[in-house]
Amino acid sequence: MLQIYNTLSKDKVPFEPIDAGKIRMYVCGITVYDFCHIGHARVMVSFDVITRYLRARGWDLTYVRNITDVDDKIIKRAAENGETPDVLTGRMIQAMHEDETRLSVLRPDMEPRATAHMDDILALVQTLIEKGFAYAASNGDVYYRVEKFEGYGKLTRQNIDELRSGSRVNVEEAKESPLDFVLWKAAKPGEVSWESPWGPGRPGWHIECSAMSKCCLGDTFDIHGGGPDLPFPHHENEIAQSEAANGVQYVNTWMHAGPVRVNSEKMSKSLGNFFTIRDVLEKYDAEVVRYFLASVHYRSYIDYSEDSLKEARSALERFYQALGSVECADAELDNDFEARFFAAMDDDFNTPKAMAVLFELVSELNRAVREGSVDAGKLAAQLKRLGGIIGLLQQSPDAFLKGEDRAGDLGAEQIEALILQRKNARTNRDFALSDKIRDDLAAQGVILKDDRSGTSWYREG
RNA sequence: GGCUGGAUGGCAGAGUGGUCAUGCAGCGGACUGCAACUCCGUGUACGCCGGUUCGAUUCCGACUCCAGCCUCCA
Repeated sequence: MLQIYNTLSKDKVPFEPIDAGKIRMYVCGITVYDFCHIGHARVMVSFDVITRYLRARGWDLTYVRNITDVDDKIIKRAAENGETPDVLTGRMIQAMHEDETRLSVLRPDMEPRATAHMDDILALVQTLIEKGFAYAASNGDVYYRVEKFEGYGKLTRQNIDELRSGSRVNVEEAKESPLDFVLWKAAKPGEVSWESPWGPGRPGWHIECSAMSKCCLGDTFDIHGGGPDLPFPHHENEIAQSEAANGVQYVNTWMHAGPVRVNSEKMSKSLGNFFTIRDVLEKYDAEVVRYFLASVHYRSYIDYSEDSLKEARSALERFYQALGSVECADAELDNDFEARFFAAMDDDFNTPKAMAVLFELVSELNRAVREGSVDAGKLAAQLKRLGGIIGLLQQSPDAFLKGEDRAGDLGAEQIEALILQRKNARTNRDFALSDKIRDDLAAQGVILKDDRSGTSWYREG
């Protein structure tokens, strides 16, 4: 039985889809005004693992993740760059897709863009006005009337009075209440805009998700996910919009990924201590980054540091050393690794626990190889198959361990030549020369390993 | 201040009312010419104080500290 932690109930609850066998999931995506950072990567990888697992478990999943391609930050950045918003967003969307591909993140089934759903957005705003949950203000904006919506704050347990007293000084006098948020924002001269019954403008941030999820998945769907900073106010506002407009419960299960910290500090735009995915991939193999992100439970905070990436690398080396020691041979095996792996994942996608099972499987595999057991190949196949469920271990061991020849590095051919020289030295029992060759290679990050079949090598992470 | 989490062995990180998480690092041994890989063995870990219990790291209560959201941010 799959159990998922629901932000709404603050509890792990057995998961039951609305339509038997089918799951509809919406995840808040990226505002595309800059390159994606490691925090984005965490959300992408977390929900990719979830996606892969739900499918491996036999559900028919529809995964929707939106792209916010109109917003203040986009307008500002585009102006700074001297380009139009759509040129900027087009470039960033492409970059995002490149990053995802490198991290083995599967593309969602649908990636709706706000600018392509203006009619849906306008219709939703209109409905909210008609139902009395929104009003066109004197400044041309349309606002949501927060205090009119009864369950406001139920996701994050906010109390309206607390919110009111805690709200910052309100500079927008056109609002009836400082808590009200914008649904439609009147355009300033020169800004990109769309026509509407309330004048030219653009959608507020929250309304697009209500409109696009309704369009793609319906009024009520199974899972809604996002990053750690989204429950309030974004998701709270989505609930207010959708439930007021549709008159039914919006989402059954709310899922939120945990935050990324950098060297034990909060990572944020304002602190400027964030790394883009491409920065990180300059230094580390993409699978190492993916492993790192999946090695901690998706709801916990995760600390990004050199050490944690190195440790991820070591762990993967262990997996690939084992996989490289025998040919995979897919066949039935009588062991409980798979059942335990699934049990761990069924427990709110507990990847660290699932990985512990994989490590036990590795030990079993290494023992089998050592003893020359016929099960070795089957265990290797099992390891690769289970790893694949979380999007890991799909490279060839050589590709991972040897890496690509990079400029400045010793090439594979040179390494092979030196290994041959060393072999001759060893045959002549010239261990001084033999060890010098090995040490020289090690100084360049190439580690040699002798076994019965000869000498192989891999690059140190 | 309000709302949420968290505090586990040298580090990372799961979990449980009473026998093992797991990985990295360390130590001892095997393998090796020596290493590497691998295998075997090895660690008085559960913030603090009370309570419940035959027994609590695990349940309950108080406390201390830390983090996230409440403002653009995944």
